[in-house]
Amino acid sequence: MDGFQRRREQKKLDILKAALSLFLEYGIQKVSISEIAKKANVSQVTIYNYFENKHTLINEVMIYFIDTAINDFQKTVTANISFPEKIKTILFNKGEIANQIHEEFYQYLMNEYTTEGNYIEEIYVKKTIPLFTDLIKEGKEQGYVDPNTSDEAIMFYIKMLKEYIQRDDVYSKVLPLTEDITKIFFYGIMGQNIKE
Amino acid sequence: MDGFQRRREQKKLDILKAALSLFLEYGIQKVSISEIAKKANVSQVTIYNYFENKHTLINEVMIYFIDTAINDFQKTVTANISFPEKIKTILFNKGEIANQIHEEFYQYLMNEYTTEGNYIEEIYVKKTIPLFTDLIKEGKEQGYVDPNTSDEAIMFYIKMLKEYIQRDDVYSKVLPLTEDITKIFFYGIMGQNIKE
Amino acid sequence: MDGFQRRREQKKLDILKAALSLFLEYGIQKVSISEIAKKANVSQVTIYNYFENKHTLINEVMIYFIDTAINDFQKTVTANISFPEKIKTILFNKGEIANQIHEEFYQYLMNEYTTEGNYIEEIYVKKTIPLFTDLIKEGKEQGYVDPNTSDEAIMFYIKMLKEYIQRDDVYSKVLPLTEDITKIFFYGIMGQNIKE
Amino acid sequence: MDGFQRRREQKKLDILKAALSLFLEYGIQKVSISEIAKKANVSQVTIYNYFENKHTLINEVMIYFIDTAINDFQKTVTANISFPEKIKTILFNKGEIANQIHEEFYQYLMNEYTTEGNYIEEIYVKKTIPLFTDLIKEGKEQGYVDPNTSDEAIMFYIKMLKEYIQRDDVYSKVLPLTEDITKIFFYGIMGQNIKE
DNA sequence: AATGAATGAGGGTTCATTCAT
DNA sequence: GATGAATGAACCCTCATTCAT
Repeated sequence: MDGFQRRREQKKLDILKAALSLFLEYGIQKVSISEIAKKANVSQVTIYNYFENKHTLINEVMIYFIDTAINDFQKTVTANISFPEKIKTILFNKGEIANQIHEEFYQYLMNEYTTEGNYIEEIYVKKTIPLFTDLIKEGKEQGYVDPNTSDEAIMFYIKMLKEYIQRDDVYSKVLPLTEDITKIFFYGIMGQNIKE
Repeated sequence: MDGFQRRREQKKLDILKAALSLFLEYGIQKVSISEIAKKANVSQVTIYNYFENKHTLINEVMIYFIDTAINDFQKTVTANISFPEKIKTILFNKGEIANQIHEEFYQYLMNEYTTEGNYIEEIYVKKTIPLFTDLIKEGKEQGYVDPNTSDEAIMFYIKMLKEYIQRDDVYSKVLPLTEDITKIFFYGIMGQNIKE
Repeated sequence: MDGFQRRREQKKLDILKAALSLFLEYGIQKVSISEIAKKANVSQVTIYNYFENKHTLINEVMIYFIDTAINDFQKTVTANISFPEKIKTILFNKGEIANQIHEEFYQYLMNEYTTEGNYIEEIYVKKTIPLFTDLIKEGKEQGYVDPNTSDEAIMFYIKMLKEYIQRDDVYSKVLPLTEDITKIFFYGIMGQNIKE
Repeated sequence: MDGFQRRREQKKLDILKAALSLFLEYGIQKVSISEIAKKANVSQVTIYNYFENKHTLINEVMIYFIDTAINDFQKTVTANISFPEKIKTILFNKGEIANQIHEEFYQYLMNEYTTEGNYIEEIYVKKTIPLFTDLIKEGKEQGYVDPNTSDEAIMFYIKMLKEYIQRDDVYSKVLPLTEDITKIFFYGIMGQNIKE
């Protein structure tokens, strides 16, 4: 890639980052092209030189976001720490980007892209499912996960907890409950006392 | 309340219902005053006669929605069914209004709610916390809930599951997992097998 | 029609007239909604309250124009004057509206509306063809038109001459040639000399 | 002209051709500099290196077009065919370039032409008037044209017919009427019957 | 009290043109 | 001389809100 190309890519990245940060904070509909332009220090038209229209821009922001988020996730899954520590990290550690997701952004991501046959669906299935599968396999092997429970249900649980906990309006309220929530995740609301 | 008053209240209710139904389906930003007016069979100005501006209208819609949702919840909590059945109902039965909440609506609700010191938080705390407390107490008394786990954590768990499951993009995918998810909720990911 | 309706119709007419006059002078594409609004002394949005979008506005302007132009034409055809005088009037007298048609306007009219099955095509066929037929019949009966020549060809000739002569860039140049052109129309380029 | 000059001229011609073909198809206002650049395989800025601005470009395209069209016309006028055949060819044969002129292009051409004192009018007067004069002279000498009718009127008639017939929306409808129209052109609407 | 009419502000988008390399 | 990148101005259109009746 020559200098021209590199500078072009850099500017495109600037716009993507500006857009993402605004989307995450205010949602998508509330953010105007003009605001993104201002934040990225370019003119509105420059944005249109890089992205066909707002929809395309949103799309590429999504992809950029997903890629980064998956990277975060992968690091945790392959880290050299115990299974419960991985779970805690996934649930309670905010990734660099994944923190402060504006709900509308999240919703857009999900709604627009559960439509099958697009890059986001594709990359998500291709990359996260295997990571989850590995993680759960590890959990089952080490006796942390009931082998009779389907992987799907476990995945659903982890994803739900992760997303919910990391919501802006939830995170702070949940931190004091970290231990209890982890306990419920592993032992259920009945707890271990019923064993004896 | 005289006839005038009653008719006035009825019209206000019409507007609220129209607005709510549109908000739930399309989100808040996408719904214009003009559309609400059309659906409620009144002029736009009439809406302004009853509500100061769009923000006020949204707020009152929220309150109306919360009231209705809490009623649904109360019915379930005080119903004459077993504790696990109550939990399943809460988690998987869509309430009459609470089904198909457009995410943006939900997010708006939460944002308003988290801003402390407003009616929505007030009413929520006043009315749902006691219901949750009763429910959890019942669960603990009947041995379904570990007495060592804090009520807050249990509440968090129930709310999270309820909200997440009833999301439009989640509900259908989760239905086949009903049993597994309920199992995890009660016994955790470790399951009962570890007891023996 | 009550007062409200009447005022509404009047304002709509104001907008139509403003738009028409601008379209005729500058063409359609060059005229912005904002300019029409200024000329009609209303805000841009008011125009949108009366017409769905620019396309619809153009459409209604066309219809308004056609209606008026056909009225002009009908008056001439049914007037109490001789056949040659009718022809001269049609060819050289500018109707109140039909003068100074900007070519782009005319082209739009024709291109957009030779698409069959719309109001303009419909009204045109329904109203002008009979008028033309009457006119030509009169000409044939009075010996001014060769009965062996098809009505279509005569119609084509009259329309062509009328449209061409009344073009802005042509009219003034053609006026001094009125007699010659009329002569050619009746006797052809060979003239009467061939008779002897 | 050295190699540099020649290549420069070639590139300029490429741009002119690209612009002309787009103008003829879509009209002038609808065609953007960017589209012309794409079609001519040059950058937008290159166009500005050759032509001051869009207006200048349009003007030079006009001149290029006029030149070509006049060449076509000259070929017909000096061809070795009879006078009536020349007339028919002029009226009904579409020249290579002159066919399918987008009306807006034509109108622009005329507007520019009528604005006195510009190259387009100059070239037109200088080159076509003599050709027309020759043609009409030939017609008069051979008895096809009434010598008492002014050349101006004849010219007007021919130009009108040519332009009108070759309009996109007219041409196909007129073809079946070729004989009748030619007849009217030569003998007028009264036809030959008046001779007897 | 209720409404039809009207609007200022702003949004996405396009285009002719200029800047910088 | 040629180009990719950048932009100010303008356009069509929508919306929450106010005016006038």
